[in-house]
Amino acid sequence: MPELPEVETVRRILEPQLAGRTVGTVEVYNEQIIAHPKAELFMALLQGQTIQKISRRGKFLTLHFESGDRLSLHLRMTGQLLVMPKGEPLEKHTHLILSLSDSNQLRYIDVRRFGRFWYFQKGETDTLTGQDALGPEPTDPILAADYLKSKLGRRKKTIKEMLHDQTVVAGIGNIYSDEILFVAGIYPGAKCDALSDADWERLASAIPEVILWGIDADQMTPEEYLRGKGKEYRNAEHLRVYGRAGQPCPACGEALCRKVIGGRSSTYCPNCQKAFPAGAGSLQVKSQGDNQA
DNA sequence: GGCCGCCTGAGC
DNA sequence: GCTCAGGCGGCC
Repeated sequence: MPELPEVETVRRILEPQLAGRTVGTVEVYNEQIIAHPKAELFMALLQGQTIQKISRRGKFLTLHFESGDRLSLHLRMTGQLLVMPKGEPLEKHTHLILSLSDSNQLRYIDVRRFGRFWYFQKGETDTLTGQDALGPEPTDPILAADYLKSKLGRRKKTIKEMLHDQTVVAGIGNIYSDEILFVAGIYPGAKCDALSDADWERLASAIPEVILWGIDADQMTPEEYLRGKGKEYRNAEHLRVYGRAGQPCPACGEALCRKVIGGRSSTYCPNCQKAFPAGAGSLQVKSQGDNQA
């Protein structure tokens, strides 16, 4: 379900509810969500661990224990993480419950069961959030135009697809790639090797701007979070283009278009995000074999 | 590059 | 009944 801003919202809500608590019994109702190690060992290792803090890297959350062990997870499409009192009725599709020392429970609910948990013991290499697995955070100063250009400038894939590559930038998914490209004024189907220096500049500044804006717009109280069962976020109504095909562009009023790009539904403004911007004509010269008018 | 699998549910 | 969904890995 969530992208970086939503995962950060979950982290901020849960940290004060989890820090300092010790894990008691561990109940796994569906072993397929446990990616590492085997469910039996996973449960045994987890029991008795005291939670120090929760961090986020890209779309991954990590519970850090005082022992030095860590529990990392990814919510994928429909994962929900909730802290609630032991007596509350179980939501359908609850797959994991950790009882906490304050008589609350940390519950993992996931309709589609795409989400995954990994437990790493102290000293064990984290294969998920290491440097070769995840690129910089969107707010990392390294993410300037020259970084993007040197990393992507020769690629023939679309810029939208490359923004989804977690090794390039961590945390961007289908909503925020559309939002970022709208703010940057770049057509989502533009090939990376056709982007100009000015495009890379606007993209570099749009990435942190839009992500920070998303985190800010997501802010909510723990009560609101629980009421929305951890799946309703506040920013949806503020998104500029995502899910708004047919509606007027917030900048120019033209109807927003929807198109499948890189296999993902994409929404953009045909006027503000031109597929062939003026001045890019020389980039459209095709070799003879391509001309099949 | 595109397609499929993994899953269930919402909306049409 | 069909299509689609905010993710990601794998396959050809």
